[in-house]
Amino acid sequence: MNASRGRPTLEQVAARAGVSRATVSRVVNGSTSVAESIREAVNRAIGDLGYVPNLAARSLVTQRTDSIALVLPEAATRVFSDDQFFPSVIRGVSQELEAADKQLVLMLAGSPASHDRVERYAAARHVDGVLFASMHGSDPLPGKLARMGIPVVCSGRPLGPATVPYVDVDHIGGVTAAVHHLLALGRTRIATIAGPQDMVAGIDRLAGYRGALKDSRSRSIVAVGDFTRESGAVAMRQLLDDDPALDAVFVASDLMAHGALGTLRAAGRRVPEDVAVVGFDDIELARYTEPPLTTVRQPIVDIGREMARQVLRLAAGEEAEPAIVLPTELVIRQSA
Amino acid sequence: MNASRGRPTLEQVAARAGVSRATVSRVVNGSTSVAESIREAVNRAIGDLGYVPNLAARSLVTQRTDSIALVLPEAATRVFSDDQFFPSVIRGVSQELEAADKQLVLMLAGSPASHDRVERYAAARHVDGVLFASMHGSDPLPGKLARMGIPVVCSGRPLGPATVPYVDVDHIGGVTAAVHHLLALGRTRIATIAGPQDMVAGIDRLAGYRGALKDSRSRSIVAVGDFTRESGAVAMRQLLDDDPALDAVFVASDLMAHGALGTLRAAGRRVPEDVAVVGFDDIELARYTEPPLTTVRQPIVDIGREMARQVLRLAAGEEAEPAIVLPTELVIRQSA
DNA sequence: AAATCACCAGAGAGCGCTCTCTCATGTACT
DNA sequence: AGTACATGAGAGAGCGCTCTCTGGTGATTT
Repeated sequence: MNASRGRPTLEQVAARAGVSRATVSRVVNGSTSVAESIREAVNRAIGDLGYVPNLAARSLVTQRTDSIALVLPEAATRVFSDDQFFPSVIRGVSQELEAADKQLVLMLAGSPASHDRVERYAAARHVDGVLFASMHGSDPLPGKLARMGIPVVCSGRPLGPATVPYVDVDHIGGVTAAVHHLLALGRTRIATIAGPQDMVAGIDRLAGYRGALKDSRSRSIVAVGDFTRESGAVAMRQLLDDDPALDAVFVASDLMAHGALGTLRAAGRRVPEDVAVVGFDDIELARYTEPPLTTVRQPIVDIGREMARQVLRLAAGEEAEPAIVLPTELVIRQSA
Repeated sequence: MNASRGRPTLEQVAARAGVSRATVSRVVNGSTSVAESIREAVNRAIGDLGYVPNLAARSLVTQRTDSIALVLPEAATRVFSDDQFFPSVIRGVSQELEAADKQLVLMLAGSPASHDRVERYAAARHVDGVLFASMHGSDPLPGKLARMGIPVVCSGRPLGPATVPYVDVDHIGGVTAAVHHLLALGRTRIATIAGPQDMVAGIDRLAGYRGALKDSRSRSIVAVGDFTRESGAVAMRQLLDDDPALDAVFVASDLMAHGALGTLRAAGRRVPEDVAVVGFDDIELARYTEPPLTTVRQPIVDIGREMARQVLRLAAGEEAEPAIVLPTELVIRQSA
């Protein structure tokens, strides 16, 4: 570590190694056309001086920033609840980016003001790509940025025509497995607590429920929640009023299922004896509810990883898959 | 928006406005010594061209990056569990940084390799400051960076002498309130499930418990967990074996309390009739346990906000408070 | 032995911005 | 009327890096 003011520069390393700036640059960037002896001398000088490249200077000339923005809609119900969606996606993204030696710039876009901020920031190319997690499917921003030529990847299939690559899970498949499981258990009056119908996760899971029931004798009984516990509790109450004889319920999120479990208990129904319950998400809590929750697991960390991989590919000028759909899996515990 | 390749530069704005680059820079950076008419002309040109400053170029000369790193130890038990600590801190930090128009660079430092990465990144001044959340109190990295003159703020009082400013909550005060509440309820055999004793939160909460019991006739009964549900369940089992007659337990985290509640139920103890339970954290889940959990609320989002404020102050060359301790508050529900 | 070529290192021109100096203009004062 | 002084705008020098172009070397070819 040198004691002079400021970080050492390429120039200083070059001087110490007795070579030119360009050569040091080659070594730093791993160019092959540098003689072994010189490479060693340069590396020694780098070590002695504790040289670390100045990213701002590099960005200025390369037009790359080596960082990727992850945009989370702060307002979205799911993002800051304790269903772990948010931390899990971050973790997945972070793992992939770290492997590629890129930085993660996190932006919470709650207000319209911060929405603009994201747009300005990305449009000014301060990041090499943008990841949108769990936005409302109809948000125009991803498409807008993509049209400006900025690499963009979304989580969750967009509503309407998909203008940008996205990564999602197989909601329909998961729900179908859940409903079939309920059917196999001999349940005949299977209700559902659906998620908000302006989010793809809400829409698809309801569609999956309807589709799976279609080829059975069971009719559909639907209440809509917003993915929160509270709404699950309320919706369950309503379902019970609508059809006191229901014997199963597929709930579109574990948090809502947790709320529903409370309502069921309060109503004196035993789970799973009187009413079988299946959730969706397989959050940490699902193992610890009373009784432990049978649910559909979705690989959230993998969503993050795939998103990162895709955006990196785009940023490198390669093609990305227009859609990646990750598998879901029914996890059977005791509630059904 | 101009159609030429790349973003418009200061130069182009200057040409369009009929002034020099320097003047445009003055307008962009809000210097006062620009005549009103010229300022307007420049702003018009900026608008017409859709000019956005190139941050890399700016950083290169100002030596500022206008971004702050938030380092989270990926491995730490608490960070990725569903106790919401992690998202809440991020949210707080993000709010403050956004208000100051700074970027948030998130770094998960799980492995030793990524630990090094954080060091290199910060040492190279790629960020104006670093926030460490929930690190193990003895980690040398914060101190090391601080000694290099990099603005650093930690969450959680460091173990040993505090070498960097930190933000923490009043663990002792919260625990004291909790234990006094239990005492006021007439409980006489008050046990505790402590957190890991290599984390300040674990240490302080246990110390608080001991201190509060000291001036009562109740003796202390301790089991140690690691802040996870599982460990809470196990510790509760052990406590029950140690003293079958205990009538209350202060649990150092809500997640552990949740686990303990399960054990208590399995052991046939009623809560709060037989055993009163108080947790710590006031996570979302605490309202929904069976019964709802009496707990100590800590303002996690505010921790994030304060950390961000402090680091911004340091980065601006001002002094920061060496320690900020935020208040905690007993929230009485039904478990005690 | 001369010519060709591959290979590797250096020179130098910027990338887009800020900021210090310098200078021109207008205002106030003696 | 002449000098002093604000005030506001321009010129120009970098910030640290990459990358193209140029040139010098030694090995290979004819």
